[in-house]
Amino acid sequence: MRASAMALIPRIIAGELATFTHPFSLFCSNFRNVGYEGRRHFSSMLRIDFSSVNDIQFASFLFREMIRIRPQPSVAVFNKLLTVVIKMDCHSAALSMFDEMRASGIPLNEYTFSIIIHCYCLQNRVDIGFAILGSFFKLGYNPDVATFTTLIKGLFLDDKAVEAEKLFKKLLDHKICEPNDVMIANLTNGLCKAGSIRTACYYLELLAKMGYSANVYAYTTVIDSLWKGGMVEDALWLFRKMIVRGIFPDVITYTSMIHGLCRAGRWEDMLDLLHEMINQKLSLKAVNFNVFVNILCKKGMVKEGEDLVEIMMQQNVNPDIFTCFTLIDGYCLQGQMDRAKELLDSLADKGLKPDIFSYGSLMDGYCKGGKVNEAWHIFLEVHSKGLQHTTSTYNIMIQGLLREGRFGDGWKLFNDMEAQGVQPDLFTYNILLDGLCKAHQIDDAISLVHTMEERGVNPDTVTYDILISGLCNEGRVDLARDILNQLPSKGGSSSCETNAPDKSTWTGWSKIEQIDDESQSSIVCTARRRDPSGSASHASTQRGEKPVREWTGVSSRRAMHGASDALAQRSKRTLGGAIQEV
DNA sequence: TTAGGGTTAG
Repeated sequence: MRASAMALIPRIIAGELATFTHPFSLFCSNFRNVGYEGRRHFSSMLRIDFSSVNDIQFASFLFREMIRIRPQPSVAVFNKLLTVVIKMDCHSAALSMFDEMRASGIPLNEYTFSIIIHCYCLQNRVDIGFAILGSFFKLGYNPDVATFTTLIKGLFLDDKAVEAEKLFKKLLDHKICEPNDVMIANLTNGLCKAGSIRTACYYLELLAKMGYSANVYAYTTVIDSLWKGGMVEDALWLFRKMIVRGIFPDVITYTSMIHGLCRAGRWEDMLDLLHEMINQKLSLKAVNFNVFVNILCKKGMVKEGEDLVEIMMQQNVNPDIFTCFTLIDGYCLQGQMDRAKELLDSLADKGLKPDIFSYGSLMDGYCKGGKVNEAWHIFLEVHSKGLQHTTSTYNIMIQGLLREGRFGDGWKLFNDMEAQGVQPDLFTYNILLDGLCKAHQIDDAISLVHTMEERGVNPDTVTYDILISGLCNEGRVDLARDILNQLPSKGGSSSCETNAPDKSTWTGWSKIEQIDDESQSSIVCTARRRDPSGSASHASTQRGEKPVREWTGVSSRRAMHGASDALAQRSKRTLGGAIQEV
């Protein structure tokens, strides 16, 4: 049965190739019950092309059949299959197929060579790509804009941005080929990714003046890179410029630009552009709004976040679980626990299933507000909701208990966590370490650091911050100093991978070396990293926007607006001048 | 060939 069905395939392929003018379209009605390893079933009406071939075994099977059948499919069909195989990231398989095609005497064309150049570029072997380009000329083919685009892309992929730009310039200067929008988009994308945002802008302007039109992809890439590089004003300038040039922003361009304005704290501009996007009647989803709601809530502007949710609902865009999570977290950050709980409880009415992140956020809100029993109640509720606890939810709850001085309960929960097979992470150990230090169990704290190392969890700056402060508080200054002295060697050792702070990252270091033993304690305790964003791994910390819960008595709002102002100031050093010079 | 999402540690 299988053998006879398989025998049908060549006839189908050959027959359909003869019937259809489009060589890449195979009408495979008889693929039904072909029984390819019992896994392939095609609807009788299914019109497939190679893009629906998504596993390498089937692709290889088709390739072998194409090699075997007579009349043989055209090279265009082989090219199409090669492209599909490369898209599956099976580069070696594609190169083997190419070898077999050559060995079988299939007449290759320039597209085959371009596809293979592309394949080598994806393997970071742009050098071989150029070698093939040599054969290209020998065979009398003229590489087209697509081939050169592939090579430019290959150079960028291989971190050869300078060479990529040189090649582009050569093509332009010597009029070897006319750049099209795809080539320009690849050039600007590569330049931006390599950090040469100004150069990307330069080419956008130059090419526009030369009459070469860039597309929305190119403009969006540069706009996105500009604001992410702190140049929001330039991003806005380019955004307006593209419209003047008749290239209209799509939903991606709008969301990127609005995001930039949001990050820069330019709320009025952000709202203007948001309304402009809405008026464009683009197809918007919750995700297109969520990012802005998230930023507003994180900045403590929950009311504005709510307004934004209102706007999205007016557009018939329903909030999703992430929208709700964002608001819940925003309420928690402000200590509005009743509102947070109310929203969480109303999710089902909105047709949304609460997730573990929302519960985690709520628990944390309760813990930080000193309502550990409420948090514990939520913690217990999680299982009944069909959700599983994660390392993070355990961490939140353990920290809540330890901070209340409920050390026994905290450790009991840690044991439960391990018993449940939930892996402790760096957060867990730092929380436990802090608990031990606060409980004056400093020797246990030292042991815990060894334990975590043994378990493959590398201590970080937070770990040492806690431990050294703990030691100083207990009067164990010598040991604190010893540990601090060991940090540089740890950080630089390849055998011990750790992101521990090194000497230069501690502002307290030079002072510690100068002071006498009696006064060390207080000074060592003030040692902090010089650059708080330098080695932080948390995304919001990296942006210097880590929110501070209201009840800590520290307002982060002012600091954050300060950061926005700084960003705005930076953006005033505009690129406009450079752009207009072209 | 363009963007965008999550809770926790000092």
